[in-house]
Amino acid sequence: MELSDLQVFQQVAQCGGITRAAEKLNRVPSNVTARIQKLEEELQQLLFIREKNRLYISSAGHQLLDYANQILSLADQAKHSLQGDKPNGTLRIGYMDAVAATRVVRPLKQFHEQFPEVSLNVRSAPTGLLIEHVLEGKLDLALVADPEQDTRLGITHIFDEELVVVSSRRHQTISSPNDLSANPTVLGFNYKCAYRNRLTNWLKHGQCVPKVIEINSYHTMLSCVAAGMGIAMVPRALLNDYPFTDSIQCHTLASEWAVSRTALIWRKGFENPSMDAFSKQLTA
Amino acid sequence: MELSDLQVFQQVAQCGGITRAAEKLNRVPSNVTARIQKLEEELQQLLFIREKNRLYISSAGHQLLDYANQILSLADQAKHSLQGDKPNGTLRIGYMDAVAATRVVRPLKQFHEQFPEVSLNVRSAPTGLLIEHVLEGKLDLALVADPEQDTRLGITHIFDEELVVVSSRRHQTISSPNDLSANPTVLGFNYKCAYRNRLTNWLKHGQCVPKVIEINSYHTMLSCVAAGMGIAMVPRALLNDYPFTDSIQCHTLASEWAVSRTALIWRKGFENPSMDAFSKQLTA
DNA sequence: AAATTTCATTCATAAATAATGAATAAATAA
DNA sequence: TTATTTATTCATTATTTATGAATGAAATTT
Repeated sequence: MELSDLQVFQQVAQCGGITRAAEKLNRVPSNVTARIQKLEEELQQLLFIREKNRLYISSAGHQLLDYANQILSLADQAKHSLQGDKPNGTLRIGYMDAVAATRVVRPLKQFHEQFPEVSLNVRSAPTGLLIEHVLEGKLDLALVADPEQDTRLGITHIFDEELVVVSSRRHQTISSPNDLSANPTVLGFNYKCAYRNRLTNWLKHGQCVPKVIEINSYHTMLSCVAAGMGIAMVPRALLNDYPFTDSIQCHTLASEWAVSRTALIWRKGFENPSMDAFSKQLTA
Repeated sequence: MELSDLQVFQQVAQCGGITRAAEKLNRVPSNVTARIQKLEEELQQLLFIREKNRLYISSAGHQLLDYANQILSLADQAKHSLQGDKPNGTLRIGYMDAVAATRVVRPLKQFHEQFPEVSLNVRSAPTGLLIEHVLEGKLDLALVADPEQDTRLGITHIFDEELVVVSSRRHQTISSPNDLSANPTVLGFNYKCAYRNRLTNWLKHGQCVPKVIEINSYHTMLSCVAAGMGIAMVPRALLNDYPFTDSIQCHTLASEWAVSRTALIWRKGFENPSMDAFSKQLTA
């Protein structure tokens, strides 16, 4: 049983005859006869009553017709939803925690208002993981920090993010790694986080060997910084949303270290209308 | 796009690879590759991301997989419901008005209790029309009066029905057509009704030429008989259910005219489990 | 580091399936 | 009666699909 068999059967049932169905299908009648007989053979059921060179749909035929209509309609939907140029289906988006609250909410809300028929599937993860997921097709789009050039990825720059080093109030001003001990304690997300790596690179560049404590929540991380547990690197924009700023000191970095470029990435060659629309939303 | 294509695709998506899918499907890997490529070509969408000799399902692939699952499940249902030996689907039953109230209700109710998953589609019509509908596949089963042998029909006798002639109270006793005028007025269903034809045949056999008034409702017909408008032929069993018996006279016929055989008919070669079950119900 | 295994793909060929057109037979319409 | 319509059969052609050997690239084992 194939879709084309069901299509032929549907047409015969609808037209009430082989000849008319054949005409509609641009086939020769003998071919239509053969396909009906093939179906009847396979299902072990007569789909039509043959009476005086006429066909009347049988009970079994009726039953099959119900299914055939549903199946063919679904197959049609599948084709249209895959080939159409209107956003549809599910859009899976990932982003760093760092931009979750500050940068993602608005475009997400606007996109959903404009395309309510698209189901959104959003999650946050560190940059490195997001890139892997995009490459493996587990995510359609991701907002990540400073992605490297990759022939497999499409990349568009969305905004610049100023990063600052934060410490407790009691800490001296930090303008270079020299202002820290040789083995400073660093609070950061896991090793696939771009900001954490930027911070450790900055320290290594200044001959420091950091000890890293992995904390996968900015809320917790800033509490720990406030308590003097160590330093961290976070977007300046993020600090507005957190209530610890009184007990936290913010240190501006030299410009070559301060600016992180946040980009939208996707797997090249796998674009679809939903992705295009969201991308447009972000860049507008 | 064919069902077998979707089946192959589904298996590849599920197994996460060409080789394993091919094994499950008892096909050779190159064939599986070819079918996936055919689908991708037809839909103009890459269904998998090829990365280091591995396949990862793409966004489009996910979308198609959703549809494929639905479509294949429906196709499976179709096959099972057509080939299974348990009553299912829709059962279309017709019967004469004459037996509607008296003989059909109980088995119908019992059948529905025993097989609630079968949707019943019942209607009443005169015997002649019922036979036509069964022959044309518009009805699965029908209860009709005295069907003629027909190689296309399956026929089982269900019960005998005693027919009586009814007239108004004031009419003289009727034991043969001679007790009536030469042109008696007859009240009957339409010309495809077996009982009406039996009455007119009985009259013609006795040299009467009846004038027929067509009334397609026993209720109305008996009211008219009570009012002295003419005579009619009805099952004796039917009279118990009508409130006019006081003003109606009942005339017993000679045995060769009195007994009508009610039979269940169906189109030969188009039996199915629902029909078998209902037939069993009736004969039990 | 080398050898082996795993995996998807390509390609030429074989096998299976489907489509065609002419012929037939039965029923209906002119 | 004679056309016409209809479904079907059958032989032939065309198309599609399946196979197996070969390739190349990556992962795993030795």
